[in-house]
Amino acid sequence: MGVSPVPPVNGTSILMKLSVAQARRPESIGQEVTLQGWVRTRRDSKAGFSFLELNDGSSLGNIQVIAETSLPNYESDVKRLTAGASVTVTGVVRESPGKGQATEVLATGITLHGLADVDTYPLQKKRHSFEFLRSIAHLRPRSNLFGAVFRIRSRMAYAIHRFFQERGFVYVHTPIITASDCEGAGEMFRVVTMDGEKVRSGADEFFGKPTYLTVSGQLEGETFACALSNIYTFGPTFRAENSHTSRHAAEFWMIEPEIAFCDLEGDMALAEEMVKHLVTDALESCAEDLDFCNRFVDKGLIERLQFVRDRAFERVSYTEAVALLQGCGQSFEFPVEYGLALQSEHERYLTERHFRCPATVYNYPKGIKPFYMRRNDDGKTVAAMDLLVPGIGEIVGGSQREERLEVLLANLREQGLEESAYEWYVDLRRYGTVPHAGFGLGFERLLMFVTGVGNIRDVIPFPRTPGTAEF
RNA sequence: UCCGGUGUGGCCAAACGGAAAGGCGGCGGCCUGUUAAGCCGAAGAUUGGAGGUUCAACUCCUCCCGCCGGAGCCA
Repeated sequence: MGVSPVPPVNGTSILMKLSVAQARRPESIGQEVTLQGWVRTRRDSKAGFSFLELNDGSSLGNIQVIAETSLPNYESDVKRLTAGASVTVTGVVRESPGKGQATEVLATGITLHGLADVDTYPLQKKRHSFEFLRSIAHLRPRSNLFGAVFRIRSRMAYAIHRFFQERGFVYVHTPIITASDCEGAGEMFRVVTMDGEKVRSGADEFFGKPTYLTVSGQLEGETFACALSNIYTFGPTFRAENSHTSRHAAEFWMIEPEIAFCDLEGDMALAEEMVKHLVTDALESCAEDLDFCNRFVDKGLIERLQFVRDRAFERVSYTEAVALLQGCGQSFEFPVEYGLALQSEHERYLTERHFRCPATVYNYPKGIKPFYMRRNDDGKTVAAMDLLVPGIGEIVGGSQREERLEVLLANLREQGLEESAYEWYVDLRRYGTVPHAGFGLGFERLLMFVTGVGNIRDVIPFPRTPGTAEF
């Protein structure tokens, strides 16, 4: 909670600059300060002053500023302040005689930086719909909800790094442009160069061969795990899938840890520990923002997060899950049968109705999983796992990787994949192979789970979805 | 890509085919250590676009566009 190193933009003052969050704390009472931010509302009192609510994004709560009519620019500037206007306020933090806030600032000076025309500024002093705010994505972080969501997003990113760094994981930057089509994990975006309006491809390829935006850093991540032992990636991922749902975006962020000398058991334990860690951190570090989400987005949010923090996650094998779904008496649109993938409705039943808590499903039939997953001794299943959470569905997908050279090569052939394209990947099995495992966590899905926000477009600053790449 | 829904003043939202409610915001006034303040008042809409049916279309039909939800796929 240090002092900002940036001097306040105010030629008349060298006073200590505080964030609004700092100024709201009782410890700040008595300090002469400078505050800078955007006005949320102004209320005029006939008692000779106006109330300003100032917010700078440092917290959900605003600081109440008392602007007396005796200020030299009261009529010229203060009276024109409306929602969205930017100001520098100098003054003294004091105990607030009113209800609703511990502190307030009695202004000794207010500098107006920019007005926001009430006829055109779209944010009003009222609730707005998600859809409308999405259409003004450049201004929506100024709203209470999106301020809260993006503070939580920042904190969760930090918590993820901390979680791994504290456990000795090395952060690896895997390529965003890649030539490997990663076993067809969804449609990919091609990367091409332009010669004027003409796309250069084929023999003219910049990289000498077709390239794509990454759909996963996993294969590259494995190479680093087989050298630095425990690694993780955290970066953008791209899918050109033409899907219109609340859970899909064309550009999203993914966390992919990879652990050497680890089996599926250890992989599941790490995934569960991480989810718990993040939820716990959110409850501790983002209490005010979560409380807001709990009141305006999802009434059961905090209770659910506390539940996730405090209770053990369930685990079932795919085989058990199928039996459980077949015997539950519930009718599903899609069939439940050994060998078929679990549908969204099945996953939701398991986590929302049956277990009523996060659940990990493991050991899936090999036929529905990619070539790199480790074949189990039963010959039928692979060491794969999905961590399901209520309301979202799959939030983590992972597996133990096939470390046996001959089995991996057989898998490649079985799935009709070009062996030569995976030479470097196969090399890991040729030279000092080790059992290893990892998983992918969708960052936005985690944020949806933590904030209760129901649409992925509302937890990413500028969402990219089919047909939309505004801002 | 498929299925379903939806598009009404700045925002939200009513209107069985028969004169386009209401709320919020903004504006003006009153009141007020207020706090999404309270009270009063006035203003603001050729109902997404193009056709069509009808004496009459927000309402029914066709096409287009946007948005939302779901499915598939996945994170």
